[in-house]
Amino acid sequence: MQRNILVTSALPYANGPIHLGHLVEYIQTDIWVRFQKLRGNHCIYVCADDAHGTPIMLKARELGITPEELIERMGREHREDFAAFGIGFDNYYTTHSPENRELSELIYTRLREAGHIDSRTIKQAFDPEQGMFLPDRYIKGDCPRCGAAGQYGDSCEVCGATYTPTELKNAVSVVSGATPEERESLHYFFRLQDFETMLKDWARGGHVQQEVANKLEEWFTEGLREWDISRDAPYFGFQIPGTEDKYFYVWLDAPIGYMASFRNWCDRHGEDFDAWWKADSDTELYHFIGKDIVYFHALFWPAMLHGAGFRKPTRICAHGFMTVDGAKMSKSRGTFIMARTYLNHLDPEYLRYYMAAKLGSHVHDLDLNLDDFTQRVNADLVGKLVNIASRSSSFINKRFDGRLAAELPAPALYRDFVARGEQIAEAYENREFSRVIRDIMALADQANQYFDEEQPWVLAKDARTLPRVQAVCTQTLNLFRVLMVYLKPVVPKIAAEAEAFLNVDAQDWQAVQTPLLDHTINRFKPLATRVEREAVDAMVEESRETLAPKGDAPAADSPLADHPIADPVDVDTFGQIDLRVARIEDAAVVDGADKLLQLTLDLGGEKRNVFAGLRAAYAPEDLRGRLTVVVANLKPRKMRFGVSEGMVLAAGPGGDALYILEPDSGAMPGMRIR
RNA sequence: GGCUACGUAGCUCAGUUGGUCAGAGCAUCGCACUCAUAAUGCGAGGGUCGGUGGUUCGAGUCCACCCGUAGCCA
Repeated sequence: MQRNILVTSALPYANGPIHLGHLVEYIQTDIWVRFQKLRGNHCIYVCADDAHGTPIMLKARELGITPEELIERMGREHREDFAAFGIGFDNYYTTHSPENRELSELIYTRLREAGHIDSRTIKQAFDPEQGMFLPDRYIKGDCPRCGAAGQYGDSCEVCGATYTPTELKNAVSVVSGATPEERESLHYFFRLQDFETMLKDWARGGHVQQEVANKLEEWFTEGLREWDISRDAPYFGFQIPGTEDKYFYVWLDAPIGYMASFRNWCDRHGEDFDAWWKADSDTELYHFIGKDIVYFHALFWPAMLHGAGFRKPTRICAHGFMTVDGAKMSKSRGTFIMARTYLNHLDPEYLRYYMAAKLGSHVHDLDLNLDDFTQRVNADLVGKLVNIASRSSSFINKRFDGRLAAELPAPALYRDFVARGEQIAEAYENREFSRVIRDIMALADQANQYFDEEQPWVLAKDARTLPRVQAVCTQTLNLFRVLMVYLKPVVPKIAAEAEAFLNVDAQDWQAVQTPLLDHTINRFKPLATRVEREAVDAMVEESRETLAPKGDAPAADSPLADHPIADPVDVDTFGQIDLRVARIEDAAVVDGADKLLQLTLDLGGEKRNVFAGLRAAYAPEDLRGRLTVVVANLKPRKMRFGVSEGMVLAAGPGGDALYILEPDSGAMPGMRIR
């Protein structure tokens, strides 16, 4: 039976570009959506730019344009980035839309009429110069508890204290620098506590992951409180009906933006919006979100929907954040990588594959390990998978004019591959993508094993066994075809190229039931090329450059420009490196190596053989007899010319611009340097 | 500070309800092969499953505490 599934990803905020952290969510969602479509379900994927709020208003002001111009510009960039990564939205809209205004007013009005909206006067910080109320994050001052300077209006990053902005000492407005005043203002509140019973039932009903449910229980225990949903003018957003100068808080109309984007799609495709959103709808609604916005999606959102007479989400799928090389993304390390920067250096399908290989259904963070990324993509995608087609198609193309045999020599093996599809589909459905990848790669291993056992390259040497070659390669290419169908949600572009190579129409999940026989394929072109580590490094380098702080950037000709000071290490870490004074007893050129010199070092009794890349900078006779500094406990490294048992320290960019270190007179070979 | 997760081979990760669960891939080393984008196949080494106690006939698997990491605290 065909399922009707509406899927959303969280709305990216329209004040900055998409980065790799965002993409964890969109790639994850897109894979799931593509899988559902491949299985024949009626699945619609919508999203939008989150366009309202104080930051948008201020950013537009800073750029000297209107908020509308800003969100138009950002929206266009976001669409381009998402498209480049193959994110197949059915509709990508904006929360600043007539549909969203209408739905926000409708939901608000229904909630108010049902008695779920309160209003009362609150005190809030006000910027007299700008004539605006200030969100907590727009006030800075000294922490009232520990006195740390430059802390935000809600909490101290130094001592962890939480407080109200009025408690802050020496407070200033971040917008104007003026001293904030305290003023009163009428605010509107959504009575979340009215929905406690409903929310508890819902949260315990399997609509969220276990760890999210735990978190919700904690919040239930603390007690649900009303939620301030209004903001004062000036504010970029929707005016609250029945008020003169009050606006909906951006977080009220943001999730409604899911509905609005879908409404916009329905209107253009003749779909019945109400059938999907009425309280007793039998369609499914999936929200993919980051773990930081669980509160909004698992409490406010179902409560708002319920209170306004709409259906609630089928499932909230929360995911963790992305780290790079085990640490939070960092601008100084060059690991705060924008989508655009990634695209300048690497194929987006690789990131899709890598993320899929590490994504599960839990809320865990996902680490982008750059070495692992390079190796994984090369080993799995290129070495294992694409290689299956490459090695088998060469025979079919050269010997059989691209023609596949009329039957499979190992039908049982093929049936086995098809049968494994159900297990893979189940993993996809449960969003266990890492399991999907593991299973597919295990099958890829089997395909390579089959090919190796059959040894078609041997059979091809004898005319009598030549037909067997065609049969074996037909079998192998059919196994490859099955794998590409299974992998299609993850790497749609490679899958499409594989379909072109196999000379078939777009395959759905069912297509694998029938093998491809007595059929002519096209000439094989590389479907994926290896990742060069240099490209990864260049991407990191570009991320570092574009985001280096402008004010204290080192002069362009300073070595710091190319190699910024590394992250701090503690003294213990430094202590692990054993630096010693060494005498260069002998130095010699190495045959066959144009960069290396072979040095014989005396470390005060112990002799070391070291290869150093100094040939362009020093002649051997310049070095003999001199003292220098060597890393004495570096693990010996086997090189083509012998084993290198240490590293001589030198400064400079390389080539002939290298300068070895030399201790002051008095130092003796073997002395420890610290 | 409170809470929620996580901490398993060099790296990235699997390990359902406690009993062949000490695993996979990559990396490393050896052998084979040469059809293939130096890709593939076979084999080997490598972990006291963060630490310390406890429950149990038996614990990565349950409990307590500690250490470390990430996040949330509306």
